[in-house]
Amino acid sequence: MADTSSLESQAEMPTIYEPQQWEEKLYQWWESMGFFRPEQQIESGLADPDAPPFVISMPPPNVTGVLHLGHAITSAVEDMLIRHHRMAGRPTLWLPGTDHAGIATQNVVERKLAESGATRHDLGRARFVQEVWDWKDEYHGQISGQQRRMGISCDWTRERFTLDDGLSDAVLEAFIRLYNDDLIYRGNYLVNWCPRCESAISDLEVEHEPVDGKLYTFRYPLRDPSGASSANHVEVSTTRPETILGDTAVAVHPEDERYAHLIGGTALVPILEREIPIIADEHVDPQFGTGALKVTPGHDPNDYQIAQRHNLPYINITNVDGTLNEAAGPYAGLDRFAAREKLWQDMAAAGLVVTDKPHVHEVGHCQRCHTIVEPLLSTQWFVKTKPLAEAATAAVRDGRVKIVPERFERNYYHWMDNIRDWCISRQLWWGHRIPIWYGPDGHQFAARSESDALEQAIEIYGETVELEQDEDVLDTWFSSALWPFSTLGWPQFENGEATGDAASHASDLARFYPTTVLETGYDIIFFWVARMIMMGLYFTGEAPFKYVYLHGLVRAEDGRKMSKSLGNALDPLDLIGEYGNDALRFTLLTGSTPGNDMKLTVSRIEANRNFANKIWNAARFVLMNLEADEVALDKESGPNSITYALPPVAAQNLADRWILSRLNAVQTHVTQLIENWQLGEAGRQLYEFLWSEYCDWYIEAAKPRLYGGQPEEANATRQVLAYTLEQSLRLLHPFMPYVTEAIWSHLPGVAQHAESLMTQRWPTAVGQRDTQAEDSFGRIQDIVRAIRNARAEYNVEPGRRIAAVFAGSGHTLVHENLALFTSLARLDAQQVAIESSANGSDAGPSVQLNAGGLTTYLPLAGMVDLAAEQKRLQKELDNVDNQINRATGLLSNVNFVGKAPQQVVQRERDKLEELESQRKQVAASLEQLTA
RNA sequence: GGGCGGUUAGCUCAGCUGGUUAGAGCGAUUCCCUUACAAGGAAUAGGCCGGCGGUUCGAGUCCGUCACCGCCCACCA
Repeated sequence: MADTSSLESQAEMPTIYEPQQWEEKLYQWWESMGFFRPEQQIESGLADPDAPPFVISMPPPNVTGVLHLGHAITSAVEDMLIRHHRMAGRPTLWLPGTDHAGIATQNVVERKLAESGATRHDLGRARFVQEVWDWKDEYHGQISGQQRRMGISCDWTRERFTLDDGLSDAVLEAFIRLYNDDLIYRGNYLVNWCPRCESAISDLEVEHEPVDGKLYTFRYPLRDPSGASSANHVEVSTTRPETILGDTAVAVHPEDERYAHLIGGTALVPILEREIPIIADEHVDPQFGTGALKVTPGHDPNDYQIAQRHNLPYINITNVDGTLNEAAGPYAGLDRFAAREKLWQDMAAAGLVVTDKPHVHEVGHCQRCHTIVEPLLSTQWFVKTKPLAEAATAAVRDGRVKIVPERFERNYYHWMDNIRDWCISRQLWWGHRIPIWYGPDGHQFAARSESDALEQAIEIYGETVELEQDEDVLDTWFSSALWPFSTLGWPQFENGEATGDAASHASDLARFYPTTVLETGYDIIFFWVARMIMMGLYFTGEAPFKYVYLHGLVRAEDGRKMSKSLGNALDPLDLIGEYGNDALRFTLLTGSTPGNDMKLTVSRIEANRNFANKIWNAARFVLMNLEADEVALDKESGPNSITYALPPVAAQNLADRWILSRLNAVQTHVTQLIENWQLGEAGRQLYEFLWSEYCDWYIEAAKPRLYGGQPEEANATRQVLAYTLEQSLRLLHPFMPYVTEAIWSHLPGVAQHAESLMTQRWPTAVGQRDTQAEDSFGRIQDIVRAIRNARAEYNVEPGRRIAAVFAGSGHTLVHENLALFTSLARLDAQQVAIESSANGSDAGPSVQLNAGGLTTYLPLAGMVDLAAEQKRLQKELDNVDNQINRATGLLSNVNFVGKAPQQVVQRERDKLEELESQRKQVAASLEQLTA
């Protein structure tokens, strides 16, 4: 076996599980062993080379960012899925990487430069870009270090970066193909402009937020052809007075009688006194404001449309930095908001102002820097999205891509159906530069390099000419859209051949594409998921993944979005440091359902840390009772499945049969739940099983047999203890990889035969549910609980062993499991009597408990409060009567009996029978007590 | 203006295609340092499942509607 001596040195298990002692060491070991790589999985025999691979493209974090809880939940979910499928024997590939994150990264570096008073323009393009690369190199190590602390079992040998050579090549290829297919075009349109970033941004990058503004109403002066001066204006409202300077018309509704006489007339732009027409357009809402609309085609999308319909001129009054230009006349040079104030004052002086009332309206802000976005006419590059969107819609409609939870498919359709062309050019320096060169006459050459472009140019011009490359870079999401296939070797290995000294991963595209699951937060469906589907279909003919699993957003305890400025953000690395990786990820996995947000409460992380510690201590108990040379292994099951042998059924007692049946159930349920994407529920079931059944009951039930039983009994118990623990660790491993691996490395026998828990086979349910054992053990639990309850009620000292008489037809249960009862309920074995008749007690005043199908008498000498007991039993009787009435009513309802499924009716009959016998018991007890 | 989600115990949340008397964690109360674990154990209390109406033998679960909270999309000046 491999060198795990560093692990085995921790032979002694301390009483508390300390994640810090394990996490880094285990992670380094896992990674160094190659467990994260599909090749190793196949070589080791864990993965079936013929099984369909399970592949996830990791959403690449921003390379200069800091990981937050959104990354933590992404990591937790993806790692869970990967670990599960790896154990299940599919070759798994989880491909990691980072994103150059255009605007975000450039902003960060620009801010850094600003500290020393410099701008990117001071450095120039080449030096600035080099500065960003340096920054990237520094931060990349930080990010991947953080990712490793998240414990993600991804294949680092395949790590990619959106600006590395291969991916840049993919971007070139994609752009050029789309360009040649007329799906990319350049044009002068109204775009969203961020005056702070000094770049265009896409519709998606605009966030609308309500802003307290004003609705300004003013008089639009009219040129009156008749010369009359009485009604020489029309009132118009706006929220942005400065745009008046760019007006090219005043519009009214064609059927608005109030203004019919004005149509065809001329208005005068205030202050500038430029003449503009008065037109009629359906878009104007006569009910809103004054019913007359100023038209600013250069700075308003609606007005832009109106201008197109009426052939109006477009005037741009704004510079790239948000100041006004010479078209604004006397306001040139002022910032747009300063100009707004000044113009309004000037208009007031000119007697044109009517009112300015407070007005809350939705205003677009830049997603990255929160500056108010300005609609601006500018020449940009666009992707023609309609045809791409139609194909992408079809892929979801016909089920090639399934979105979990399904309701997000509606969102997706709605967006796709209303999609607008995607503005992909950015006036930045950090990113993939647009591969277009312009000839002297503006002719465009799409090329992979300048020399390619020059060759093309010679064909056109017949001679060598000077070409200039487009200055802009592409939207960072353009490269992200290619991620699932660009990272696997597209376009280099598009046709499958891996030639020459090609990378050893040459066949990745063929082997691992399309990927299996795309897992991410629902907030980037449009930014990323939708675009990957569009591009994947277009370039590879296949949807890039089969499933989209969307997790909810992690919110602060106050329900708000976590953010540094609000001071309510928790740092996942701090949480990992304090509570352990397992505790955090288990909390994230079990804290919500797909697509629903979660408020992360520290108390839950703490509870899950306690859970890790609980399992650790359960394992300590088991190991204390295992003597390595005595524990039999079941070696039949193969190298990745070696576990403890089970004792023959004849040697198993009721508790053994019960816990094995429960394990069987949990294995089945958890596997089904994972297959149905109910990851949280799967985790919760494991929690319940391990804590409430294995620890609280099975281990307690095992103690009397281990300490007081015959050697063969003790041995059988040890085997079941060990087997159940080992199998449970496998089931829990995807949810809590570290503590399970740490424990597993201590398991005598199995850990010597195999390297790691993470490369063990996912359990398949062995044998059958043992309903008889589950029922009997359930009765024991009921009786024990009833006795414990009575002890607590009567304040019996916890250590005191008490007498008990069991009576009733089910007494063989007690007979066969006497040691269990005496141990679990602290009974005095010398003073336990079992009577077959129902009237078992003549030992004086007793507490009578009716549970588990028999009556238990506790002769608590001198302590029994007869009146209280009578009251308690009466209450119990009433309760049983209520239930009997309910069941009787149900069963006498012909509709129920006739229409409900047979098993439901039968269950009700069985229940009634049980209730009736219980009633007899309780009634008898009551009678006896009063007698 | 469209659309989506939520509303279940004091708090944070489960409850999958309708089928026992609705669950967990935290918190609360009482007791216990019992040789796996006090990051623990035993027990207890606490819920008209947001309101109203409907479908059904049967509704926390399905349908309609209303209320409140949150989110997404959207070109109302």
